[in-house]
Amino acid sequence: MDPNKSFKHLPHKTIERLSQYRRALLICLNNGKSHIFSHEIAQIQHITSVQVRRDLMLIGYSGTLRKGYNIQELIDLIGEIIDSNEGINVAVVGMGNLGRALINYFSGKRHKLSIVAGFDTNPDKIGNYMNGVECFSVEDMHKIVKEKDITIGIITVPASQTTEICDLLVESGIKGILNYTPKPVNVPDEIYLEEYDMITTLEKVAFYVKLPDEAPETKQSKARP
Amino acid sequence: MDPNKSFKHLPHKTIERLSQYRRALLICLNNGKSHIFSHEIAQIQHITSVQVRRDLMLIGYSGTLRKGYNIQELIDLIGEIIDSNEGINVAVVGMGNLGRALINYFSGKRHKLSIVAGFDTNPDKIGNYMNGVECFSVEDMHKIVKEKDITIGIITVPASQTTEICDLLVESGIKGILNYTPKPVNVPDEIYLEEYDMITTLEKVAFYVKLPDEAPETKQSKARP
DNA sequence: CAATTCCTGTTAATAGTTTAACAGGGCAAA
DNA sequence: TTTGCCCTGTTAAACTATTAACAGGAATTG
Ligand SMILES: NC(=O)c1ccc[n+]([C@@H]2O[C@H](COP(=O)([O-])OP(=O)(O)OC[C@H]3O[C@@H](n4cnc5c(N)ncnc54)[C@H](O)[C@@H]3O)[C@@H](O)[C@H]2O)c1
Ligand SMILES: NC(=O)c1ccc[n+]([C@@H]2O[C@H](COP(=O)([O-])OP(=O)(O)OC[C@H]3O[C@@H](n4cnc5c(N)ncnc54)[C@H](O)[C@@H]3O)[C@@H](O)[C@H]2O)c1
Repeated sequence: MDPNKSFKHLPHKTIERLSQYRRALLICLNNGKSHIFSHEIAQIQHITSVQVRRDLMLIGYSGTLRKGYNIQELIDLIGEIIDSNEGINVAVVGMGNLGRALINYFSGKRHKLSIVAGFDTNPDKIGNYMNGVECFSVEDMHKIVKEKDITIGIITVPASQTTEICDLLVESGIKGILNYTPKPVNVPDEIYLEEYDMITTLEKVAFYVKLPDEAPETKQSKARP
Repeated sequence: MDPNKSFKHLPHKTIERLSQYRRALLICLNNGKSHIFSHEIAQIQHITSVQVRRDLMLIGYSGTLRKGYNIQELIDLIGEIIDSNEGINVAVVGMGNLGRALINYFSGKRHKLSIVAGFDTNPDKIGNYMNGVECFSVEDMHKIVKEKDITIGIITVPASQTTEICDLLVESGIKGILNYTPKPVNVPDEIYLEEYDMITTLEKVAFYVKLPDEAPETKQSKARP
């Protein structure tokens, strides 16, 4: 990769799509495909082929005319852009249903991202392993975060505990937080924060479902020629 | 509400934020507040107060000068816009960790949206109740969807089963689908589809965490004056 | 009762993102 | 070889979303 090339200024949305492209490409690779056309990627992601080509243009990847893109090469390039060289260690705080679902989901995936610790306050959970991930006491967070070089924390505790846990993560020296509880949090500027609440998504689906004719084109319908 | 007023053309993002505003407003109401300023809402949501006022302008709600917005009124108005009159029934397919997390999360919430059924193939789960939600066999999906007037399906089965389950939901007459598995699906145009994959979000966080100085302003940092 | 402050509501400008349009090249069939 | 087709890569235009700028009104202060 051209070392002068910087990917700092890629659009937010492109970053998200690159991650999705890779996910789809890995599946295609497993199915024995070696090349793929922009319109094939587009169909999988419910977007237009123009958008795919534009994204790939932005990251400077060229395909072969009439043959498409080399899947392996593209996977590698996306990796160079969005993965960190050293790998990033992640912790899940709150080993309940959602926390376990996330750990389950992650285990066995390659990825430069690994969940390397869980935290909980429930004594019955502390010390247990879940898919190879040990559960520690939140009291040891400081120590474990340092020891295991954890840079991202995922919050899946009950909403009432969210603020406290978020502050604890920040104090422990975490760099990014992904908050899955419905309670919004505040973090210092230098910490990257994403919040996701399923109810928002579901209410959005409900809104468009109840507007029978006027529903906006979905990504999928727009993607059709 | 002015019956001539249509909310069909509200921006996508505004719809999402309205849902989030309501969530925050309900918490404030519980804390005994009766009025709230745009900048207070903004701070909770990590956006600017201008954006809040603009969204409220779009839905035609006016606050009181120097006093802010009446929380109860605003909650009610948002409800009129994004909730459906009759209430919407939702089913979760795949009663594993994630499915259970969702059902747990929903139970006890008011809302015009209710999860009224779960589906699974595991005989040990069929017939059980989870937070008051019965688990049915996927074989009965057609029947149950009709009986319970279910219009939205949430997919939380193993990725290998996603396509099959999605098709089954479509055949059963569902109107909207929320797919939480990492396998993208295809649905007919008239069905509203949202897909969410945690890994995309996490990889995005990782991308910005690893860019130490150049990280784009987060919503939160932008929101600061 | 001015002047000040603090808030809302709106329009105009900017920024971000997607889509349209098209140039160009290779392969295939005629 | 020529024609037609199907793909990529890029620039320009359109669209969507956010932010800046400001007009104006009520409470507050001197
Ligand atoms: N974003 C979403 O889509 C979504 C979906 C479902 C649930 N949720 C939210 O995720 C959270 C967890 O849901 P769940 O179903 O896994 O709940 P759960 O009760 O199964 O799990 C919560 C876990 O957190 C632990 N815990 C409690 N206090 C703690 C603390 N101070 N520090 C560390 N651990 C603590 C508990 O021991 C438990 O193991 C809830 O806030 C819920 O609202 C979000
Ligand atoms: N989007 C996210 O953020 C996210 C996070 C975690 C997990 N996931 C995904 O969600 C899915 C479920 O994860 P999980 O941890 O709950 O898994 P799980 O194995 O705990 O649960 C899967 C459930 O689906 C049932 N099932 C299997 N085949 C079925 C079928 N054909 N019809 C109906 N039910 C069937 C199983 O009996 C089981 O109860 C997986 O695809 C996983 O990758 C997504």
